[in-house]
Amino acid sequence: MTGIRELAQRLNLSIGTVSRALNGKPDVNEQTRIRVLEAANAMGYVPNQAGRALRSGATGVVGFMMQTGSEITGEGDVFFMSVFDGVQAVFARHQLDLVALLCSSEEDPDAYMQRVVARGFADALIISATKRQDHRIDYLADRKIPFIALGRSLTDAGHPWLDLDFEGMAEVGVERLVGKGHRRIGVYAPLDDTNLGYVFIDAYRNALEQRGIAFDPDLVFRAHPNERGGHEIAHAIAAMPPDKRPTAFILTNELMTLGFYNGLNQVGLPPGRKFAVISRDSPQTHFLVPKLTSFRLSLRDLGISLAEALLATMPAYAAHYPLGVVKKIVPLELVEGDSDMPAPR
Amino acid sequence: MTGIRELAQRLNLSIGTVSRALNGKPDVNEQTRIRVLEAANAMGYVPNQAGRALRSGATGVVGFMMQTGSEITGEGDVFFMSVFDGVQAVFARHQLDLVALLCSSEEDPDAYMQRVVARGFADALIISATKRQDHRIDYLADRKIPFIALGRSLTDAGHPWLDLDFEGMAEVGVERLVGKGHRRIGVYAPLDDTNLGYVFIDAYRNALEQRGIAFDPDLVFRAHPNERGGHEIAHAIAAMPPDKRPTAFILTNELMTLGFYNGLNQVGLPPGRKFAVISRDSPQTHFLVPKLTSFRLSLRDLGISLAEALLATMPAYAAHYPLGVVKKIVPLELVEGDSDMPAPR
DNA sequence: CAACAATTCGTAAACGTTTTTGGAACGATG
DNA sequence: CATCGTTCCAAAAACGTTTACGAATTGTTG
Repeated sequence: MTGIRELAQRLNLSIGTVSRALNGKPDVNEQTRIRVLEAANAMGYVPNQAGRALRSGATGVVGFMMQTGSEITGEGDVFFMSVFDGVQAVFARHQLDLVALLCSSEEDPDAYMQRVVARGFADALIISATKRQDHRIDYLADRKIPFIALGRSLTDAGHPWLDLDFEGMAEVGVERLVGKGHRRIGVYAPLDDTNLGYVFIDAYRNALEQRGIAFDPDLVFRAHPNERGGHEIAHAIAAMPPDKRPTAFILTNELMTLGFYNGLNQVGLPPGRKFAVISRDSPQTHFLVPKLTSFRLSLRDLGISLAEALLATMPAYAAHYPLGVVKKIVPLELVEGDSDMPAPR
Repeated sequence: MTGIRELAQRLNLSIGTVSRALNGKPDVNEQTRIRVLEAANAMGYVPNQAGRALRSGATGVVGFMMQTGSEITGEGDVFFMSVFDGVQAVFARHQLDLVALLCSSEEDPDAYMQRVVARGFADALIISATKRQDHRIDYLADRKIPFIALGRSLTDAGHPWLDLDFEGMAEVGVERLVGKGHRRIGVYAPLDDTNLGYVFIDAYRNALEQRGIAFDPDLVFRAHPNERGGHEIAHAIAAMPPDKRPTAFILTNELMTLGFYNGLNQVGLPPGRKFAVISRDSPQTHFLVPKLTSFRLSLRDLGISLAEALLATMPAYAAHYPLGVVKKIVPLELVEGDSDMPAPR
């Protein structure tokens, strides 16, 4: 709560002068302007959004209007738009609004988050794609900003989080594929240090070793989590010597599946016939042939849980959601398809 | 600018009482509460966001943090996230922030827009997926809210807009396919009254007739603009009697392409071999085999143009962007691939 | 009927900032 | 020396709302 008042006091200036200095108004000595700017920078002062908006009538924000839950319109990311829709279903009960705070690729995400917090943009935040060590968590927890993470992290601030059951996907996937005779099972891992990679790979390794199969790092394929990434993995597999190749693959990302199917067909390893595939379910994978064996969950329900868990940690709403600090792994349901045929003998 | 003051005056009440009535505080007569609620409703009063936030310390907003321009992370819609990144590149020069205002599928989009405008969420708005008749345009223009539309509309309020060159895609696509001997060229159209459908179909029809080919409504395929939609069209084509089928197809949506390729392969009409395809370019179509003949444009540049055109209509920024009211069709570049082979004889 | 509680409402302060107004200090000009 | 113009800054008003407080009215109790 370091306001302009405090800043002015420390500089022995009036708040008016400080404001004008900050806003580049002409009638302020260049000397003092520099003093003000430095002090503001030093104590991390960021003008309060509400005060500024109220007085000046401008918010400094431009909104791009989108519709959530619109998997049929092709507008927006299917995964997030579905989650958003669930979140909003809960928020609507409390006249809360959800907005997507868009961090430019040119701005440092941490700096962006600090700005968002300092400006008082929102009452609470939802973060996703948590890293193994995630300073966003510490930052928000330190400042007592209510937030929830979509994704686990080693960074533990006693904060609420939800995550998909990557252990379950690894365990069930391996169990199922090993049961069908596969011994060389490839998996995907992200290129950066997103935590789900570690969680999933650990569980995968564990599931293998429990069944007496040695972990082979060459069967962990790193790529971007999108269609192109899936396609690249298929080609990477084809580039391996046949006896080194996996005979099956577990993906945890639904976007990759489309590219993966495509790539497998290209390289002569058609899914379900010469190569076994298990992946995440999504409306956009339903048309795949052969039918994808996949892990399904309701993204909308995930959004609902996310919102409720967040509200449970916000004093103003906690009474309605006596959940405590939610740390929950959301299970997925295996949907049997025809993409994971038995291993060739 | 209908404030709580005005409302109180009309009701012969103090603003304090009105505020308490509106916020469901206990110490207000149920009679008067109803009176207040009705009057507020009647004159469309919505509390000012800045005033409320300043006093109460709560914004009523929860932010979901996302990164734009991150086509590599798989987070967010590729199309919009790329556009957003361009928009922000411009906004950053003016300390403007971009947020995505997410309208729930349960809320009426028009009502949502009114709330957003009345609450004073943003200084300006960007709308997309414009309808043939789009009351959002009239609404915003009437209230003198600065905005820009991504997409044309018959509704003309002298407002700025940008749109892709659908006429060009139709014209160049038809020209190219007809030149290769195709006479039955299928096209996609949206299911709702999104304006791009009309623009594109009109141009397509025009291009055909200029070349002495009759327009056949059976060659216009309606579907959702996503992977699944593309897949469905492929199957719809296969379900037609062979002599009624198109031999080529022009898509304007990049998402559909993936499903369309997939579907064509399934139904024995492999693209580039038995069926010609031209579509929009996207990072996620680059791996398609055979290489897609496609229309390319820089989405980031589109975002930059969008932002500049918007700022040109905002008094506070117009000086930097002497563009007037921009109404611009953004051209696309044809990238030759191998997906549009000549027609079979 | 006095005294007290409950209900309902008006008054005014407060939130943090920007912006307007005016004044002090200073130098230049007549 | 008086006048004026400039430059810099302090003081205070204003933005629209919420909320603490107190006052007025009504109902209730002894």
